[in-house]
Amino acid sequence: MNQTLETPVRHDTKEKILDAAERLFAEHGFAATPLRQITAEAGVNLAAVNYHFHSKEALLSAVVERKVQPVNVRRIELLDQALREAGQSRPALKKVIRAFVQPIFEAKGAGIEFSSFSRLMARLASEPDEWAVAVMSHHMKAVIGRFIPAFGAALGVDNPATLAWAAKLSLGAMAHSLMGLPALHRMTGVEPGVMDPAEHLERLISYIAGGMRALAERERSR
Amino acid sequence: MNQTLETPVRHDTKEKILDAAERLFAEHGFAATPLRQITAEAGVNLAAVNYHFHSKEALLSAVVERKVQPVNVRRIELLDQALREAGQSRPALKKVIRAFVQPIFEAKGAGIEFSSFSRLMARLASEPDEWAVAVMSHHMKAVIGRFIPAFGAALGVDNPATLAWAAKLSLGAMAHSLMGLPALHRMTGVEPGVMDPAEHLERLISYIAGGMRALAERERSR
DNA sequence: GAGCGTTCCAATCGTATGATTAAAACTAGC
DNA sequence: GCTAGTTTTAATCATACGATTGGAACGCTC
Repeated sequence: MNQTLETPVRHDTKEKILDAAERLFAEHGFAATPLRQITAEAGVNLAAVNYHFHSKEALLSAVVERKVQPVNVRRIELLDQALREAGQSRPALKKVIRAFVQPIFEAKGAGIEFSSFSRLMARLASEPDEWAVAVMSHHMKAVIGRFIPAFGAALGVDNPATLAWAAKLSLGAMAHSLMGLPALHRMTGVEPGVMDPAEHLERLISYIAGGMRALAERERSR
Repeated sequence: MNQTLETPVRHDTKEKILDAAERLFAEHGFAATPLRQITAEAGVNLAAVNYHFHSKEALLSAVVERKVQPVNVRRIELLDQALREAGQSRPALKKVIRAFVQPIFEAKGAGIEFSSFSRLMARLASEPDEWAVAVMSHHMKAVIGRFIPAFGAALGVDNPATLAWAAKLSLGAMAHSLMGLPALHRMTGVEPGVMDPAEHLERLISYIAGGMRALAERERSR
């Protein structure tokens, strides 16, 4: 009687693990999250993690892989569009930045508090340890490789070191932006007010564009 | 014969623990660093940690406290100087930013690779979890409280939310800047070349100033 | 040099961790 | 409805963790 019901009760164990892991890794970090907490939140057995994924680290990579792919596809889509619109002239800097940033905000679940996925990516981007760098570079290398030259074209800068720094500082601003304000509330006492995600996005783009232009300016006047 | 020798062999156990903890927390993070690794690197007994400090968390706080105080004193010093120079007019934005950032670069041990302390602070600033926010806000609240209004004056902005966001994004840029490039190398393949700390500092200040000015500009034209 | 507070150490406590196992439960295919 | 393959389960493994203990070593005062 409940065999071919409409509810997709199929193999949701894997998905439930991924969902719980995504949320908890984002909230508390990879090392600080025990597998038992993940399986408890997912309502599955502990051994399911090592059955479906091979290890805790592989689970992390699977969590990232599941959601980063569509975001990166959209990034390249918007980047190509910006480059196409520019034709032979310089691409618009803000459009290139937007191509990189906006798809994260479009990700499902980005409400008044940002999606766990965003915060997990921000966390990974802030992690200098080897395993995290490996995961990040594996999933982001191709996209970064497309964006760095685009930033160079938009800024009129070709010094690779300057572009790398511009990208690094911007990733930092983005990461902290995605991490949300609670940390800052505690330090400043400033209430964030209603956090409109669209406004959040525009502010971030403006900031990054301003910072990058200042770096390019500095590069030129030396 | 070795009683009142000139070498300060006194209670260096505490210092050795703090040094090792600082380096390892910065390198691998708080949760991922076992006390046993710290005591092994420090060459002291495991129990010494819980004797001199009460817990692992208290050790972290002590690590931060030891080095953040002189940096913050210097920050206020430079900030007051910038405000004094400005008199009744607007303080110079870059001088305010420099007052916040430069003392970190002056910290002992900031060579071609940045000091462990910088990287630990960067890590803590990127950590949204409650214990880290508590540690950060405890040690930074007073300083942040002085700098936010200064930024407002330098930018001609008085909206607290805008200022909080400007500070947050700038902290992100700074954090990633201090974390060093290795992560970016892996993704871009770009060699950083010789990393002159002075140049590093100037680049960071330029970027933050550009980003903040763009945010202020956006605030004004609405 | 006896007494006393401080610092250090080896050993151990109780618990939590990631991983593994063997058996049970489920899902097709015929 | 039996079988073969896939998925889930409870129980357990070996190890690592932070913390604690009782006593040894040290430094100081009288």
